[in-house]
Amino acid sequence: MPELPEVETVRRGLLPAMQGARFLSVSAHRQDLRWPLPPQFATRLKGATVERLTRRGKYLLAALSSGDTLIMHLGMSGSFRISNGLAADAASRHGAHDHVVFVMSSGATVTFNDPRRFGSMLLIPSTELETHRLMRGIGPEPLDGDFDGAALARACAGRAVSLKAALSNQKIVAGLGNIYVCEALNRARLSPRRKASTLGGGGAAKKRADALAAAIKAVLADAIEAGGSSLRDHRRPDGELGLFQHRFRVYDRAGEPCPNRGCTGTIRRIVQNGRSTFFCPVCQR
DNA sequence: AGCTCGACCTGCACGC
DNA sequence: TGCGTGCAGGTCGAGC
Repeated sequence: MPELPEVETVRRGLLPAMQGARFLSVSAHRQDLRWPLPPQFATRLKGATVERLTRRGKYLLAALSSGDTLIMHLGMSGSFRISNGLAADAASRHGAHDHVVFVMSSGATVTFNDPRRFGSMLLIPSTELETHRLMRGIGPEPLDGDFDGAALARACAGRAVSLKAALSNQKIVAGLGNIYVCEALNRARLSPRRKASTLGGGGAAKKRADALAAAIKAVLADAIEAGGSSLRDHRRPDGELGLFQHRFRVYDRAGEPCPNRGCTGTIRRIVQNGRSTFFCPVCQR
C-alpha cells in the first residue's frame, strides 16, 4: 500500500485513535513480520501513552511515555483499521492477516493487517531513534521547505544510476516508491532512464533539478489531499478509499495517451531494476 | 563505496 | 476446475 502519501494518510487517520491515548491491551497474533516482533512487545507497550505520532519517509513513529519509540512500516501490503466495538471483543475478533491489535484508551481498536508480512514493528529507546540503522541515512523529506532542486541535485551527484533508481532510493529522497517516482518524472518531463548525475551543474541541469523537485512536491501534495491511492481494495484506517489512483498520469496506464500539454505520445511500460516503470518516451527526456 | 539482483511472503489475474 | 506463471505500492543483504 504505502508510499509517502499513503503513510501520511494513515498517520492522520490514526491520530485521533492513538495520539494522547494509552495502550490498554496489545495482542500479537503473529510474531513473524519482516522481522520478529521485539521480545516482550505487548508488555512494553501496555500502559504507555502515545505522546506523538509522526512520520519519517515511509515509517510511522509513535513516541511513547515509556521512553520507547514504536517504529512501524507497512511494507507492500500493510494497512491499519480502526474499529470501535467493545474492547475485549475487538481484540479477540480478528480476521486473516490481522497480526497486531492495539486496544487504546481512546475507545478505538487499531488493527494491523498485512498479508505479505513485509511490514514491521520495532520498539527502540527514543534516544536511539536518530542513530538507528533504519533511520540513519534516510534522505530529505521532500515536502520540507529546504528540499529543492539544489538539494536533489546534491543527493544525485555522481550517481551512475537512472533517475528511476535514484528517486526510488530512500537515502536520496524519503518516501517515494514505484508509483510516485513515475508520476513525478512525467510531470517534470524527464526520462526515468536519464542518469541521475545529469541533474547536477548549471543551466539546463539546474532547470531539470528544479522541475523535478517541484514535480515531486506537487504530486505528493496532490496525493495527500486526495487521501492517498487505494489499489487492490486497500482502505484508509477509517475505511474510506483514497482517490488519487484516478489521477495517475502514467502509472499502470500503458497504451494510453500522455496527458502532458501538447504531447502526442503514448505511455509505455518498461522494466528497470526488476520493477515496472511507466513513462512517455516522447516528452520525457 | 555504489550497483544489481535475489529473497522474503501472499493473493490475484491470466492462459492452458 | 485446477495448475502454472507473472505480477503487485518495499527493502535488505550478498556478491560483484
